[in-house]
Parts: sequence; C-alpha cells; structure tokens
Amino acid sequence: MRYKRSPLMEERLADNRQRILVSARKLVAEGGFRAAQIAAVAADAGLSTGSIYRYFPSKADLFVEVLGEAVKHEIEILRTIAKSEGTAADRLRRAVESFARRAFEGPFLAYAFIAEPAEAEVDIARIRARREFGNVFKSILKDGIASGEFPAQDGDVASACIVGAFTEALIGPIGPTHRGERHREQVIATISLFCLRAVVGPAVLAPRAGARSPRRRNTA
Amino acid sequence: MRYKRSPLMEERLADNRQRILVSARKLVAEGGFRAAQIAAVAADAGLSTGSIYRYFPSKADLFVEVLGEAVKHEIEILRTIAKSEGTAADRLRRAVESFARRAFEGPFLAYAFIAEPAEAEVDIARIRARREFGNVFKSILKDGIASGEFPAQDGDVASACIVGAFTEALIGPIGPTHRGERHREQVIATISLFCLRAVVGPAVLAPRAGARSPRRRNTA
DNA sequence: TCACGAAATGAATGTAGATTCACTTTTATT
DNA sequence: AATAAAAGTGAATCTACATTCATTTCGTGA
Repeated sequence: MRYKRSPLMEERLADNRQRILVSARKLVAEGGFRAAQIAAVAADAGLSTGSIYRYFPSKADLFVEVLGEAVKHEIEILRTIAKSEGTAADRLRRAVESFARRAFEGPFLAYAFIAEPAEAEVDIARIRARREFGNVFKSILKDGIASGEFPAQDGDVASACIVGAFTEALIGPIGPTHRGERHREQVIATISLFCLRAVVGPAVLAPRAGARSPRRRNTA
Repeated sequence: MRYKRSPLMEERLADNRQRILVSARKLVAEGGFRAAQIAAVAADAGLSTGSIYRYFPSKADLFVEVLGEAVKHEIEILRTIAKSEGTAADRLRRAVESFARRAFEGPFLAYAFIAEPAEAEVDIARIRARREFGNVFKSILKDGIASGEFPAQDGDVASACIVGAFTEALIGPIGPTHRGERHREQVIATISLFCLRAVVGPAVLAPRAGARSPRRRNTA
C-alpha cells in the first residue's frame, strides 16, 4: 500500500531541500565552488551524502538551482530599480551601485558566479545569468536612448560592457587579493561614474573615418 | 661522473620543451582547458606522459607558463601601441581594438585565458595577467589625464573597468555561444567606443550630491 | 503494536585524470 | 666497445570526488 506523507513530514522534507540549497549557497559564498563538495554540503545541511541525491539528481543540478535562485533575487532587485522613477542615467547609476555594493557583501559568491569555473552545465547557466543581468541594463539603456538622454548605441554590446566593467573592477578588490573596506564606497562610485560616462558619452566622439558606425540595432 | 649534454642534445631538449608548450597552447585553443589533459598534450607533442614531468613539475606549472607566454606576447603588442604616436584617445582605441580583434581570431584561447576555470594556480596567474593588461591601459589613461585630454579619474578602477568591459563584451561572441561572424568589426568598434566615451567623459556628469567625489589618485 | 513503505545512511564503487616509478632506450665518457 | 648517466616510457598508483546501494531507521496505517 502506498503511504501518504503527513503535512508535518511534507514540511520536513521541503525544509531539508531548502536547507541543502542554503548550505550549498553558503559554502560557495565562503569558499567558492572548490569548497562545495557534496560531502561538505551534506555535512553542513546535517544530512548524509546519499540523502542529497534524494533531493537533487546530481551535483550539477543542485548548483544550477543555487545559481538560479541567487540570480533571480538579484535580477528582481535590478528590475525594480530599472522600473523605478528617475532619469535613465540615475536609474543606471543606482542599478550599478546596488549590484556592486551587494557583490562586496558576498565576495566569494559574486566571484563564483562571475568568474570561477565549474561543471559545464553550471557554466552554461552562468552565461545565461550574465545575459539576464545584461538585459536589465539594456532596458535602461533603451529608455535613455528613446528619451534622448543617451546617444544611440548598441544595447547588447554596451550592456555587456557595463556588466564586464563593474565585475572586473570588483574582482580586483574582491578576488583572492585585495579587500580594502575603506575604498569600498569610493570604488563603487568610480565604477558607476565610469559606466555613466560611457553611456552618456561626449558628443565629440564621432567614429573615425574607416569604421562602420555602430548604428541603432534591435530597437524592438 | 656527471655527463655534459652535447649542443645537439641541448637543442633537442629545448625543442621538446617548446613543443610541449606549443601543444598545450594548441589544445587549449582548440577545446579549452577541458581538452588539455596531460595525456593529450603528451600525445600531441609526440612524447609520453612521463616525459612531460621531466620538463614541467606539474600540470599547473605547465599551464601557468603557457598562459604567461601568451600574455607576454599580448602585453608587448599593447605596450607598443601605448608608447606609439598619437593622442591618448587614439592609442586607447587602437589598444582596445587590437586586443579585441586578436581575441576574435583565437576565440577558445581567449576564452580560456579570460574566463574558463582551471587549477587554482592558473586562476591566480590569470588575475595577475589581467592586472598587467590593466596597467598598460592605466599608463595610457595617465598620459591622457596629464595632457588634459581626459578628466581626472582613478586610473586603477578605470583601467579595470576597461579590461572588464571588453573581455565581457567579447565573451558573448567568443564563448560557448559564439554565433554570427558578421558583427565582428561592428562589435569591436562599439566596444572601443564605449571605453573611449567612458574615459573622455562628458563634463556634464558631476557626481551627485551625497557621493564622495572620486578625486584624482596616484597621479604618480 | 505490528508490518511495510519511505527516507536516511555512509561505506563501497566508479571515474577521470594527474603523477609516479621500475624499466628500456639513448647518449656521453672512457 | 663497455659503462654509467640521462632521457624516455607507459602501466600502475594515487587522489579527489561524485554517485550508488545494501542496510538501517523512521513514519504511516492497520
């Protein structure tokens, strides 16, 4: 006969699953993917290695989900900013600064999601995630271009540049080396300023002779 | 008694060593670090796995050297551009475009050196390399600031932003999801334009009220 | 309380690939 | 040519984990 799970049991199982996710995220945040073996996750979650596999079919699946959750949360925050009141420039600045500030708080998590290698599946999920981040910035750019605040520019490339600019600038201070607590706000401000200037751009800079000018694309 | 190696032998050994490096680079260029196991490198170089270890103490050492050679070459090119004639803006543009164009030519190699995960030691070497790239850009920035071409700005952060911007923007077209060949020059132009605008910056953009303004730093 | 299915366990197994080393071949020295 | 050092070989070993599965423990329904 098939047994039905009591509500209490149901809850406990859901709780286990959640705890696994939390432990996995925590381990990644503290020491990168390198530190997040199944055995370690299991230990942290208070379960055995075998049990992990009752909840997730494989390590890759587990971490794709961990990455997904974290990204979803981050994207929500960015979207909220993107949709808020204010000039496009201001929203862009707030978005960059918010992201950067949060990255400072969970350095290794950010590092792992931004730079550290992992299983192929996770790599793919990561690239998707970056594109999603880029898309949010792209939407802000589009607004700004439409309103005439920003000059016409390729949103795909520019948004990738923005994401790249601040991740790279953050990895310096974040990664294995630096950690300067003091600079923090200073660095964040410099980064956002860099991105803003790049996007607003001085009219002066016409593409030189030989180059095909980057005309407005996908103005969907 | 210790034997002395004949010049011919000396040469053959040096040749082996070089062939190992070349094979390793080639495998990475073709299939990323994933495809570059010691056995594969050995096979490609026409040696046995054991022999690899006569030339390099470990896989990590081998790949740190492979990375190092490639970086050295790239840095030389960038330095040449940085020291060449022309306005700082022009040199910056040429540097960015040269790098980007070369990355397009050896996508896997660039991807591996820019983004693919690998041994910890290699990761560290990669970060060092990025910093070196950054330094070249920083020197151009410094010139531009000194000459009044660019507004005062934090060279460390700005150069990191530049490196990040173009690497990230390249990973899209370069990485696992490489699509259209056509955009190429267009993408390159857009990237360099982005960096130029960021650095030249519209005077308009005064930092908003609350923020500590990023004042001129290390104007060494 | 019993009997059975679900869940949990963790030692054993599997796997991928780096690294070693006893042995073979080549080279230098006499 | 004889001898010993170097260099080369590749199967065997080691390492680091993910994954499995026979066994145990727990929860459910009678």
